[in-house]
Amino acid sequence: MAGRESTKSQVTDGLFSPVTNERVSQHIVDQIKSLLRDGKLVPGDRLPSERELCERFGVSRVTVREALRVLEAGGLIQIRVGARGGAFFTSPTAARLGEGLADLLQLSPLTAADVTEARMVFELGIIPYAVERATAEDIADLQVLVKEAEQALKNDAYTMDMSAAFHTRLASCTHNPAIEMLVQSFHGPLLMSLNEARVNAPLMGRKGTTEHGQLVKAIEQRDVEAAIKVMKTHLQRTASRVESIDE
Amino acid sequence: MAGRESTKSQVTDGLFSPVTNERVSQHIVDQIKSLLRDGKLVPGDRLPSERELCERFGVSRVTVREALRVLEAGGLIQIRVGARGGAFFTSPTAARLGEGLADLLQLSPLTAADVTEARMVFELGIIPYAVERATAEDIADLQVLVKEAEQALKNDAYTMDMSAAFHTRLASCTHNPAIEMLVQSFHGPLLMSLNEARVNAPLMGRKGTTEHGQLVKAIEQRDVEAAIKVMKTHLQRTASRVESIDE
DNA sequence: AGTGGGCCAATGGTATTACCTTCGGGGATC
DNA sequence: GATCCCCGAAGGTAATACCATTGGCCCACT
Repeated sequence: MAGRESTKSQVTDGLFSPVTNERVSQHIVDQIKSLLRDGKLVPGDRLPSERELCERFGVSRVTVREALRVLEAGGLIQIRVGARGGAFFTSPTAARLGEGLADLLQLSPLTAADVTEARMVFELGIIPYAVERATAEDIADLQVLVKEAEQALKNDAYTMDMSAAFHTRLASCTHNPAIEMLVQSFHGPLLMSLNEARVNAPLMGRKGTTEHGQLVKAIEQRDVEAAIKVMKTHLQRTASRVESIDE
Repeated sequence: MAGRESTKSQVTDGLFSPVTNERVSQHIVDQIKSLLRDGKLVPGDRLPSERELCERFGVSRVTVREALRVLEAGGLIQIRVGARGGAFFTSPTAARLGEGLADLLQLSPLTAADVTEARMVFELGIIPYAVERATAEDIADLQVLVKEAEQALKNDAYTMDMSAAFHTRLASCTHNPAIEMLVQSFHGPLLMSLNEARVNAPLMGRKGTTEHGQLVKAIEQRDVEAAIKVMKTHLQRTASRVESIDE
């Protein structure tokens, strides 16, 4: 749209604003978004019905529906059908975020090596916090996860999910929701689809699980150095494996 | 259309799977998404017109449009109107990602302190990579940014944007697009709206800019230790400031 | 009187149709 | 030959109708 007025750069140049070309549905999206931002509505609240929104905004139902689709795709609302249905504000989840992240990352010019490196930075960086803040419950949970992984290994039922679950739980030991969300976003869909599809490691499980166990032990003893060391070798093996199939 | 003939689903009760409740538009979204994932279509390609898609999918135009809205909201396509208009695949940008991230983070129960801590983990973690890989051009660019910031300080025109630009450029010194995208996502919208709105630091600029300069120098000399130290104090000041207004 | 089944209204989902706006290109006009 | 206008393609919006889902209410039957 910026290009349009350059063709007719006449006397009016600079006098008029480019007369908003924005879509009507986008206006609605913006309005509702700002409602959320300003806390006028809290998670769980219900928006008026589509038909009522039509009247309020003075637009057709199609337009309202398009706005709702955008909001829904952004994970800001959840739509339920039926008698007590409607659009409900939903507190955003890391899973939502991860989904969008996965789509974008899959299509962007990122190599598996790039992603692994970024992951390494982050997961190594959080170790000190995790070690410092892990509660007894956190540690117990981690131990359970390791145990389960060992069981699964014996039964040949080990999956990447189990590794992801461990790393995610580890992140939650920082007791920082922002960190949790990021790690979850990384691990959930992204590495799942990006790695699993291409590598599907055969002998990843055993060594990885062993290292997970060592890591838990280090955390239990509040030994930052050891924890970092274990995590580093753990991630580095993933990195080198990824690198070998780099495109 | 799928729903209409379900009026006669009587005797078959229980024999069939729970008949997918999925929205028709969602099916279309999935189909197009998988086209992208499989590389059947590359960025820049144009989808058939809405009316043509209606025929192909055997649905109404409204449905197609809803699907396109979702894809557009996800940053996967861009829609242009007019004669040679239509839906074009677009390679996703970090800005897009950041936008979605910002929306979600703003509404999630994250405190500014949480976010700052996460940022600290990441931005500290990338220092070694940045120091190791920064090219002469990278360093020159950083120096320019510092110079500009100093100028702006004199003219009282210093904004948070300039700080963000520096940190983003610094991240690009890692020459890892994944890291770039993440830092950008953090800095762009999130901290902008989350911090700027609430703190709007008055004297942030001077010390910050000085530290930026020191950081560039450390990178120039490939001194990881020094760089980390500078960055740590730099971020820590932000952190303590944020903490004081913590909710 | 209590309980269960059927009807109804509210609400989202989809289809159809019509019209407007935007924009590019080609043909008519000067 | 240059300019201008009109047409067609494509998205944007509106209006309407109908289907599907769901929860509650009411009535009938026990």
